[in-house]
Amino acid sequence: MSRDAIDNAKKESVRTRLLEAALTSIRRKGYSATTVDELCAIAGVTKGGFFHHFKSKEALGVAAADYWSQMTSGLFANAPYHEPEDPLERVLAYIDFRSALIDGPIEEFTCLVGTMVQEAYGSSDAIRAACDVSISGHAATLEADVEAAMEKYGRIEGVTASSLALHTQAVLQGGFILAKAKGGPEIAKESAAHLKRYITLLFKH
Amino acid sequence: MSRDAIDNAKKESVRTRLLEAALTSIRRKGYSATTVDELCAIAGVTKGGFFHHFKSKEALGVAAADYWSQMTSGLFANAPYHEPEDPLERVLAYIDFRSALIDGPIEEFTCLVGTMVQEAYGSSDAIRAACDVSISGHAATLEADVEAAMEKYGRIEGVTASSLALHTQAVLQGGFILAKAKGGPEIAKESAAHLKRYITLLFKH
DNA sequence: GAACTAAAACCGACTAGTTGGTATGTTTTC
DNA sequence: GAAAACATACCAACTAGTCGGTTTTAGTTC
Repeated sequence: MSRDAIDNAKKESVRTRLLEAALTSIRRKGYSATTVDELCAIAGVTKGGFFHHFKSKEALGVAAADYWSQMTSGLFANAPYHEPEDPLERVLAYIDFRSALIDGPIEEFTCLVGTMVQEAYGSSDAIRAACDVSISGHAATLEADVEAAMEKYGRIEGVTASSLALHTQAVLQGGFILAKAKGGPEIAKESAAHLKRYITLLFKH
Repeated sequence: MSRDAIDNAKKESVRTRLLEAALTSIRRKGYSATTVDELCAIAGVTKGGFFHHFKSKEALGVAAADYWSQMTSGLFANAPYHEPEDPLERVLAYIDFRSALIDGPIEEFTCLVGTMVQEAYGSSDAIRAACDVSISGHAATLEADVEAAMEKYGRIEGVTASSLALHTQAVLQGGFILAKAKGGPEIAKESAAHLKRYITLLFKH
């Protein structure tokens, strides 16, 4: 067994294991209810190990948001919704893609940063900012397609590409909340369908 | 000074004071980060008083959701958006009304139950259910107007009054999350504007 | 390539303060 | 006078964070 193979098998570094544990736990119970001890237990590390990698729980929160951004941006960059030639089609395909992801247990399709910012916006500006970067950064990747669609199909009064891109994120985030309240993904998918219908109607003018 | 006057002045009952404190604190810091001690301090009660009224912190969470439902249903029942004769106008006026409420400090316009269910859905089914009742119950008050509008202007394929009413809540809740991330109400208002545009377009067919 | 070294990674016991909750009062109200 | 409404004192468990120590790792020298 080569060195690299050992590294890959065993050494998904402690830091990464802690971040993965954070994603799971925060998505399930929120940031405040997630304890450092618990993350250590899940990751199989001790307190010393934790605070070697993160200077505080807040720092972990920020790192988790960054890690989340990294993971999701990879997922979306490689997703097939970029294929259509037509920019409007790409935007609609994006929504379909997001809708397809909404399935299974709630903690597996909901958004880490949406969950975290809800609790932390007032207590930690560092976490709030990291969550904002994650959400707004992702919205920005969609904005180009929206802009191109508006260029091609005509602009709508009072609608900017930026605001529409952010609106998609609002609808998705809101869908997650309703899904949590109702205990299932259906309602979030329906909201995504409304969003798709909105954008379709918007450009059919 | 009459008995009632004394009651009103001094005795906004301990229970109510605790619930008010819960609304404030949970909206600002979330459910988990809100401590019983803190609520006691704000309400000017001791621990004994708290646990006399609520058998646990979880019970307070449920009671807070119920109290929130009561407060908001009063607010909306007396709101002026019911005035228009036309049901579609009423729905649009509802959105305008909601949009007008989105202003000032974030913790003053965001939704208690949306915040709370985000953290508690996995840990407390009682809280989750209470939040669901609050959100779905409020959506139901809008559903009648949506239904009437569909009756009047024609139904849209794949759109039910119930799903559209819930979608409005999703958009608003999502707007709150983005507002928290960005640190201001603007984005939530913009999302509400998109929602209004959607419903307008939807019925113009 | 064995021996040495220094830093980074990690451990585990500890602490000071906080947590939700309780048991036993005392006061107020009807 | 008894029940409801509070207060007081307390607790065991848990909280984030610290600190001195041990192990791993990577680079350097001989």
